[in-house]
Amino acid sequence: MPGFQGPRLKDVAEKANVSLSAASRILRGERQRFGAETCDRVLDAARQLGWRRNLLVNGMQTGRTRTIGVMIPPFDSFWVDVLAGIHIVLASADYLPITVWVGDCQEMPHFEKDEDEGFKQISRLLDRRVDGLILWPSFAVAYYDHFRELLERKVPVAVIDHEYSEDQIADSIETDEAASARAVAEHLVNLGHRDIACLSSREAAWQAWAVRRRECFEQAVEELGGGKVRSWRLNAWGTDGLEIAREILSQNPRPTAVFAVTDHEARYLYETAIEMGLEIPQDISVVGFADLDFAATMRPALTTMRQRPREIGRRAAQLILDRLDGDMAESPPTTIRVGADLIVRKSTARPPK
Amino acid sequence: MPGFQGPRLKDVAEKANVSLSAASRILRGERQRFGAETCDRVLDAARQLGWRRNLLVNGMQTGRTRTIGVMIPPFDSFWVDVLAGIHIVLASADYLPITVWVGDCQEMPHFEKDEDEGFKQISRLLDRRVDGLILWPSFAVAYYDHFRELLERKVPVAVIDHEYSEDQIADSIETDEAASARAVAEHLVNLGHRDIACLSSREAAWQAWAVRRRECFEQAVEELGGGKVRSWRLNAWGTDGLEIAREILSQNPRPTAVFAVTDHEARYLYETAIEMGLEIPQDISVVGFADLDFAATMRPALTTMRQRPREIGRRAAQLILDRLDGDMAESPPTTIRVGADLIVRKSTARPPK
DNA sequence: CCCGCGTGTTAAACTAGTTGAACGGGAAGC
DNA sequence: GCTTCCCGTTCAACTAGTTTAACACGCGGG
Repeated sequence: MPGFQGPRLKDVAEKANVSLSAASRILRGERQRFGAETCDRVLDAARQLGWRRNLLVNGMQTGRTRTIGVMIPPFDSFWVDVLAGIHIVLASADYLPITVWVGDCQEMPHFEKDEDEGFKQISRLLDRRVDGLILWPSFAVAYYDHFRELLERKVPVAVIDHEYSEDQIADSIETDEAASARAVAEHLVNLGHRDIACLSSREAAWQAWAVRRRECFEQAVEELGGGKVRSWRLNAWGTDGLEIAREILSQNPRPTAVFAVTDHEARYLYETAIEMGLEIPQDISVVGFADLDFAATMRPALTTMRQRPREIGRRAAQLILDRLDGDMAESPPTTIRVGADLIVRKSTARPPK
Repeated sequence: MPGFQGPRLKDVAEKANVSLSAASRILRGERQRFGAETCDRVLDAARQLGWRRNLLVNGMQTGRTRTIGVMIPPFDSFWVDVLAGIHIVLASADYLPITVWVGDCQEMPHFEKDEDEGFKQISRLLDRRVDGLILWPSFAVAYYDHFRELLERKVPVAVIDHEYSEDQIADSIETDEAASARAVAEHLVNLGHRDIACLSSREAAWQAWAVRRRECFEQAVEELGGGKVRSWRLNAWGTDGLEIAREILSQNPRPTAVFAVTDHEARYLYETAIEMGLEIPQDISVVGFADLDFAATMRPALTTMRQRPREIGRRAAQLILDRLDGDMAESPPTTIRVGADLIVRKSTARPPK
C-alpha cells in the first residue's frame, strides 16, 4: 500500500515523449545536449503533471538530504530566536532544519531524567540521515558517549552555548561571557556599588555558561574595584529560586546590587523584593541577562545584557553549511564568541546611602 | 562523493555471517523463522557496528516518511505552544514534525508579500515527501490554488485557527470563538459595563478568527443587554495600533471597557492609557485574548481569555495521525473547536460612576 | 560515399534496503 | 527409506530516480 506519491519521472517522460534518461538530464539542468524544443516539452510536461523531485531518492544517491537536525529546549524567547536565525540561514541555502525539542516548554529540561527520550530524538534525526546537527549543550554533555557515533558518521555538529574546555570535538557558538560579564560589572561599579551579589542558575555540567558567567563576573567586579562578590546558586532542579532570592535580600548588610545570570533569576528577585517591601532600584539594583521577551515589560523595566540569539543561530547554521561543502570541511573545531549588549533600563541606580 | 553514511546492512550481514535477506528480516522483527542464536548474532553485529535503519529507503518503499510538515508564523508564545503540542503527540507516535516558518519573528507575517518564499517552503516539505501537513491559515488562503496539489497527492492537511465557511477542504482546529467571546461579554456586562468597545486586529482574509471573534463578541454583548458595541480594527499592515487606541480612548463619551481581540492589541491600549493619564481598571477596563506570555506580567496584570494552544497543537497532530492510518482515513473534513478560559486579573473592574 | 555533428536512445549499474518465491541440507519422526 | 520441519540461502523484483557508456539516426559537407 505505498500511497499515491504524485507523478513519477516516468510519467513526465511518457507525456513529453522522451526517454527516462533524457527527462532526468533535462530536469537536472543538463540542457545543452538537447534541443530547445525538447527541453520545453519536458519542462512543460513536468509542470503540467506537478512533478517534483523526490529528495528521498536524491538523499539515498548523494548521501545528502539537505536537512539539518536541530535539538533545543523549547524554553524561552532566547531559544525561539536562535531557531529563527537557523531557519533564515538554512532556508536561503535551500536546506531545511528539522527541530526536535527536549523537555517541556514550561521549564528548563532536566536531561538526566530524559536521557532515553533525548536519545530517541537524536535517533529520529540520524535515521532520517540529516547532513548536520545543531545541538544545545545538554546533549553534548549527557550523551558525550554518543558523540563517537556522530564523528564516525562524519556528521558535522555545532553546539550552542557550550565549549568543551579540554577536548573540543565539535564546533561551538556561544555568548562572549568574559566581555559580557565585564560590561555588567562596569555598569554596577560605575554606579558606585561596592557590595554586589550574584545569583547564578543551576550549575549543572551542561550549563557551563552559568559557571563561566558567574566566575567572569566575580573576577571583573574585583578587578574593577567593586569588592568581593557574594554568590549564590539555585539547586540542581532549579526549584528554590524564591528561597535563595529571600536569602540574598535578607543578608545583613544587604548587598546593594544583584546580578542575576539570566532574566529568569531576576524575576525571583523582583517577586521577593515586592514581598519584602523593597523598592527596585532605590533599595536594590538588579541586572539580568538575555533580554528575554518579558524583560522590557517588567516593572521596573529590567536592565539586562541583550544576547544575540539570532546571530548565534545564524552563525551555527553557517558553520554547518561551511563544514558540509565549504573549504573548512577538514579544519579543526572552532569556537565562535558572539557579543552581547547592555540594555540599561530602570532596575539599576546608585546604591542607597 | 557520497559521504560515509555509516554501516550498511551488508556490513551487518557479513559480520554476523548471514545473508542479506536474513539480516533484513531479523532486524525487522521477523524472528520466528530464525534460530535464537542467529538472531542474537545479527542483533549484536548491528549494535556493535552502530547500524541504523535508513528511513530514506523506508520512505521510498512504503511511501511513508513518518514526517509531518508544519508551517507556522514564529510570532508569539501562542504559536510556540501550538508547536509544543504538535511535537509531543508526534514524538509519541515516532513521527517527526518538520517546521518551516513564514515571516519574521518580530511581527505577524504579511503573506501577500512573501508568496514566493512561502511556496518555496511548502515545496521543501513536499520534496521531502512529508506524510501530512499542519498549516496556519495564511497558506490556506493565500495558496488556495495549491491546495489542489495537496489533495491530489492525498497529503492530509490540518489548518489551525481557520475554518472555511463554504467548501471545507481540510480539517480545521480552532478556538471556540462563540463561547469565548460570550465569556468575555458576560464578564464585562456582569461588572456593569454598558458602553463597550472592541479593538480588532487586522482583518485580512487569512485572519478569519479576528472577524469571528469581533462579531461573536458584538452579538454576545447585545444579547446580554450590554448595549451596542463600538468596534475598531487595525489597518491591513497592523501598523496603526497606537493611533486607533488613542482614537478609542478619546471618544466622548469614552467607552468604559475595551475588548482587544488579542493581547497584542491590549498592549496598545495600555500604552495609550499611560500616555493619556488614564488608570486601568479605574478609568477603563481592558480584556485581552490568548494569555500570551507577557500578559501576566503587564501592570496591571491583564484579564484575558486563555487559549489552549497546546491542546490545539495536540489535536491537530492527532487528526493527521488518524487520517494517516486510523479509521477516519476517508471521512469528510471536520472542524474541532477548542475551548478557552477566562483568566480574571487586575485590568477589569466596575465602570467608573 | 564517408565523416562528423547534433540529438537522442537503450542498457546497465548504483543508492540501501524489503519482500516473495523457490530451494537446499540436516535432523527428527514414522 | 521417506517425509516433514527447521533454518537459512539465493534470486529476482521493487521503491524513484541518476549516471555512464555505447550506440543509432538523419543531415550537411567534403
